[in-house]
Amino acid sequence: MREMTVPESGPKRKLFDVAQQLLAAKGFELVSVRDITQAAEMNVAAVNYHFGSRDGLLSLVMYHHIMPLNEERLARLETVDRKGAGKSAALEEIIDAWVRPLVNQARHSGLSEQSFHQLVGKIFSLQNKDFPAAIQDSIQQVADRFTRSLVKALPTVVSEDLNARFHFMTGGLIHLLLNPPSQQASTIEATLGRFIRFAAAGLREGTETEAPAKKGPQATFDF
Amino acid sequence: MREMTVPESGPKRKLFDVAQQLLAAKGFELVSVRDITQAAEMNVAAVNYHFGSRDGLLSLVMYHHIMPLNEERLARLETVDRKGAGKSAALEEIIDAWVRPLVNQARHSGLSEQSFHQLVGKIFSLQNKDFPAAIQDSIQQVADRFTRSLVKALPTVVSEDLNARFHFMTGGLIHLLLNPPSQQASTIEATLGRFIRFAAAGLREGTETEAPAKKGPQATFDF
DNA sequence: GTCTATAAAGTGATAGAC
DNA sequence: GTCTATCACTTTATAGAC
Repeated sequence: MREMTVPESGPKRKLFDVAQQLLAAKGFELVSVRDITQAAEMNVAAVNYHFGSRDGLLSLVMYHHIMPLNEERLARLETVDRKGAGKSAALEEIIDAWVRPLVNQARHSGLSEQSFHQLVGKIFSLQNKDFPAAIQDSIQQVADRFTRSLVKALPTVVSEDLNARFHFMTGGLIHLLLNPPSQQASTIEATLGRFIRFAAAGLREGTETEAPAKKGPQATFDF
Repeated sequence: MREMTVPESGPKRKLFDVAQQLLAAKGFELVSVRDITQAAEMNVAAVNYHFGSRDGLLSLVMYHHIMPLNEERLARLETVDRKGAGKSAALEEIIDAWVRPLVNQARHSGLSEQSFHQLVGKIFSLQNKDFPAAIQDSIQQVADRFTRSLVKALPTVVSEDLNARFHFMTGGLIHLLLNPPSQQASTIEATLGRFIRFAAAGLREGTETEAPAKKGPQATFDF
């Protein structure tokens, strides 16, 4: 495996930045080496010189965004779980730990929020999932970790249901990344709140009859 | 616009059938004219002779599956709405009218259920949504029609919330088509039921405190 | 209808000069 | 590090023979 970092500046960085933009806009299948080098006003051979191959550059772009995103997701979940102490964490807070890094990492990405979401959405919905095993593994690990917390938060939901519901939630989120509401129609924060409420209700389905949703403990959650 | 039908048999049909299979498996960006003609054991020029161009064939594949799907969705919604008479239709039945045609049309498609779902999922998540205006319009029309029924079924949910929730539901469904649970893990019918319950709970969120979900009327719904 | 041959453009990658 | 030139393919599409 090659270097998994990108310099802060210089020609390699420029290629990388231009590549991200194009990938976010057109998708991984539709961006050629020439598209990238032309947009960067650099030589055709530059991609192969700096990244070994087209695939090397594309993998690096994925790695660069997905790994920090996954780390923040795990870190936030850790915090939420610790706060819940013995009791299971509040469902809304688990979902928040799942979605908020998508907003937070956008700010650290150097890309516009729009572009970052497009890019991440395209990565997560890649058709032929032949991306690097390291990324695949990391994604799986995060999903497993969240599934475990959800099981604790929703002990009465049988695992087949819970897995399916987590799946539905994930799909809704990817679709949201790829097809965001127009910015003037809705703030990101409002959309996030709507998503969390929607997903929480879906995940919780069927558990409220015996113990109706208590407003008390959940009131500490700020939306 | 060209003919929007395909003969029951013959070389044109063979090309069409092979094309659907490849498109379902690899996606629209990654299937070439040569892929198709080679798999069909026909000449390279056959696609252009029978369908005018690669794009003509691809558009026809979309048209062939999306239009009947949309029609069945509208027809089922009509039935549900009529049954509801003056009252608004049951939420679960509206969602059922939205998702069940995906199972039903699979049987009429000539494709395996798997392939049909892959194909439709890929069509609905096409990156550069440059597909024919007729299809785009039809999809929009169906979405609008369902939105109207949902508004009637959930009068207390403000429209920004409802639109967002419908969006989330759509995303979850597309993701489900593209990433189906393994067939031995779960029957289609069970997955459908799970999806409907998840989506209904999400759409209904916040409406249950004053008027707790009545089991009576919903009990007529069969899952 | 079916085929060959070919056009015209695009693809990723690399050798080798500077 | 940067560039040109080029290789070896692949792409869609079409003209024209059969």
